[in-house]
Amino acid sequence: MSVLFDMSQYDSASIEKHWQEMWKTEEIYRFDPKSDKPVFSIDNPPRYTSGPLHLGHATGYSLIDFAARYKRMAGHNVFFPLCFDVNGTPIEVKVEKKYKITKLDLPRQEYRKLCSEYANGFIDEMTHHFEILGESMDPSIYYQTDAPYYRRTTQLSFVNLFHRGLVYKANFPVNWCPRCMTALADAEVEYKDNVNKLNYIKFQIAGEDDHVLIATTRPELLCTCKVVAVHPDDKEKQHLIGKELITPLYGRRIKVISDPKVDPKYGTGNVMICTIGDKEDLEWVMKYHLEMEKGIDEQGRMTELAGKYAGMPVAEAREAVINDLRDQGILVKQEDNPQQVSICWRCHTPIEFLQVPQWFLKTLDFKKEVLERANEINWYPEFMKIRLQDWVNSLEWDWVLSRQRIFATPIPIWECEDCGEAVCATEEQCYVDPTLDQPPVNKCPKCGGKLVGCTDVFDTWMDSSGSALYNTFWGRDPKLHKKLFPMSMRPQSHDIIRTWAFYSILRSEQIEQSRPWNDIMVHGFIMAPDGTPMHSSIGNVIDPIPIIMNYGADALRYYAATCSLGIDHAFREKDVIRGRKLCNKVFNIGQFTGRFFEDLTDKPKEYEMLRESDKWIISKYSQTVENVTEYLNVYQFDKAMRDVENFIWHDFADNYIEMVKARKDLAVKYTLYNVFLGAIKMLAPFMPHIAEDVYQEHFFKFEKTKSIHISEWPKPIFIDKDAIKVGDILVDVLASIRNWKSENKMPLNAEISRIEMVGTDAAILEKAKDDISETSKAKEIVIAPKADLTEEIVAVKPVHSKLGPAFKAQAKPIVAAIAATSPKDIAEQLSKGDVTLNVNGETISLGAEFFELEKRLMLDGKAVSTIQLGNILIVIEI
RNA sequence: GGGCUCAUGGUCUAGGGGUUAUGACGUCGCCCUUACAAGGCGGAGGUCGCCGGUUCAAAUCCGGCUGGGCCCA
Repeated sequence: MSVLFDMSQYDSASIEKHWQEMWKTEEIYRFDPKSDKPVFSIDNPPRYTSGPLHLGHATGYSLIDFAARYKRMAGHNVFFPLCFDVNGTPIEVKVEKKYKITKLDLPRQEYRKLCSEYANGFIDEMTHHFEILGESMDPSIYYQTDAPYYRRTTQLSFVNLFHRGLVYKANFPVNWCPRCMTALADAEVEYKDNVNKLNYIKFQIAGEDDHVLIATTRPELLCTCKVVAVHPDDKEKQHLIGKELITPLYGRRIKVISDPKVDPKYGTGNVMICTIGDKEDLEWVMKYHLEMEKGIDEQGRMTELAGKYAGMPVAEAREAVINDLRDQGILVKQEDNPQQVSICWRCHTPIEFLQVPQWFLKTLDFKKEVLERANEINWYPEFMKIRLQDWVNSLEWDWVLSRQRIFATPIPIWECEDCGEAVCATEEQCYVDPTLDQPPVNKCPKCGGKLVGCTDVFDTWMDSSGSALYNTFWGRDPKLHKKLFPMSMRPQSHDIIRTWAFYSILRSEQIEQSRPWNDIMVHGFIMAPDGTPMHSSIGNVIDPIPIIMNYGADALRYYAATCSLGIDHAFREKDVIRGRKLCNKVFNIGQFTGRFFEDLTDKPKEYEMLRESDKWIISKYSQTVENVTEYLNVYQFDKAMRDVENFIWHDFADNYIEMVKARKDLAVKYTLYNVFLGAIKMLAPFMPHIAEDVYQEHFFKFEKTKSIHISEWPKPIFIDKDAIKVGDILVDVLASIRNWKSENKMPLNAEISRIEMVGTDAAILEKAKDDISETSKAKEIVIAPKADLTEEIVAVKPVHSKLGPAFKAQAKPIVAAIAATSPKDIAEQLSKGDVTLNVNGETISLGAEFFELEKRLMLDGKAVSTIQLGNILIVIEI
């Protein structure tokens, strides 16, 4: 098969590129801040600049683009920014790996520059990827999160929160590498299997001559032991709850509490909670408001709290503690304990959980407000709101805003060396870098001490969660902000509900006492074809670029459209293939219908002499427009796409076009023009390239609008219920004649001398006689409401949906009784009245409504073939 | 471990109390028909994950189990 050059084939590669260039030069997607049209604004996820596009991005951004393109056509002034997220740890890690450095190796500014250069190096390519995907993002409202103009918004909102007393400083643990002397993000922590010792230690019960056994892997943390917990259902330990224990070596009195998080099977079922050893400790510390004590310092040595062990490195201290416990007879036994140790990704040193001063934003005080705002937002799908609610309700501590990192927005604060007083930047100063710039006052306003710039930066969610503020010109243009805020819609994936969605709602509440957006649309993940997650370490990552090259962006977007919101989807190449086929189909429908418009000088005017078949397809089309519009309004792209595809491929191409091939009249031109134009408009948000191509080729000369993507969204023309009824039967009649020809090994265009349609329902086909004769090539069409027919009942079926409600529990035996009676018998009874049945010794009388009769109409004495179609008998005379 | 969620022909999916369970891909058969063989027509292929419950009636509602996915600062 030659595919080198074929006019009947849609060539995605060259055609897509052509229209992408046109869209760009004509600025089709431009947001107009001065327009009076209703705004539809999208809080687009800024693409993270750490590497190439992957399939999940391609799908996610396609879903957003469907909404953007639909709303643009539906008359909105669409705000859909091209944007990038250039911040944070992953970039720092990549830069450190690339240059084989650590952030301590060079000055902050140089380190920042390397990160910035690295991340910005991807932006051109990423922008290009968006273009070849057919994304309709607007570069005139471009932003990237590392730019001073963006960071200014983050800092401005912080200044606001600071002055309102919502920001405070307190100790909080971080992952700390004692060798690199640096805080680590969770992403920088690696794990390694290890076997250490679980030590069983006696704790004296206060005031009793008894003890309890506690199993711990970290005996050196005894100095910060705050409480011991048991499981509330652990019967043997009930008597301990509320009592006090004495810690060995340190002689401190601590309480025994009960907590359902305790695993009663691990060790002794008694857990020693220290401040702090690991993440589990942290949860308990926060839940029970335990005072945090620092047992280990930045160098990984024990602090003064450890008494005689102070100054020892952790491992050494552990040995010493164990030896002392053993000498005193407090250590009962030791056993091997396999566990995972957290280690530094860079030097593989075991990390410590270390308390350092951090900046907090008050969050717990806003739980109620956040939940109320969440209720004001429309969630698609609805159940995603539950995840947010569960998260908010489970919050135990405020948001830790600060990070001990470099490549992020600086916290605009200076602190007094002597008294610790914090001086916040003024609004006018922002954007400001306190490690470079001067504070707003020369010395500490409290004690006159020296002010030093804060070296901490913000958690990147502090930047990200301000996107709705930034996008709506908050702090820059109050008039525009009023017009644009809250935004129309936030699109995102389900993994970041508790981060991006939550923090965004929190920020809008705190700054604007408002929800950030009206709608939130949450999509799932794209999995490998086998349904497992894609990971570069497994090697099952699929690169979308070759898929676009092979099948076209529209084909990939078609796949994206099949991915319903909210749930994860395995990648299905066959859906991409189906998408490519649909492109080809639409292209060829264009080739065909275009012939009907060749001699037109203007678009076909409304025409009254429509045939039933024309009214049928127009009605079907109008129904499709209604349904698709409704689906798109609630972001149900999969359902909308399915309806568009079914309409174009089956109703329009397979059925209507097959019917009109012989016609040249004005009615068919009017119908083809309007229905097909509307159909490709409905296709345009999903498959923008093929839709544009067909539009430009066949409609532009009449429509004049320079792109289909800024043309008007179609409206229903009319829905004629009678025409639908006739048309549906007509389609069935034609299909059965087609099948009959096929079964009889006749070519489809073989002529038939006479077709007679007999039966009570046949009369409505009177209006469709021409369509039947033209399509089936029959010379004569006869419609006979009554003919010399005999009617035979071949089967009787009970109508369950009527029997059930009427007879309840009796329905089952009745159905059995019907099955046991011959169809002929039932038919005979029905012809006289009700049917009487014996059901378990009881006589039951049933009306005709409880039966569905399958009849066969017979025409005697004719050498013809017959097709039974419902109540219509089609008699074919060759 | 907790919350949310998913499980439907070989593969992937739609449907969310009541006709014969939707469609795609694959597969088998037939067909060059005034666009499209990357097309059309037809067939085969399913105990709707498992076990209970509610109901006259469950793929659909409820509970449990098994197995996936995301999140748990």
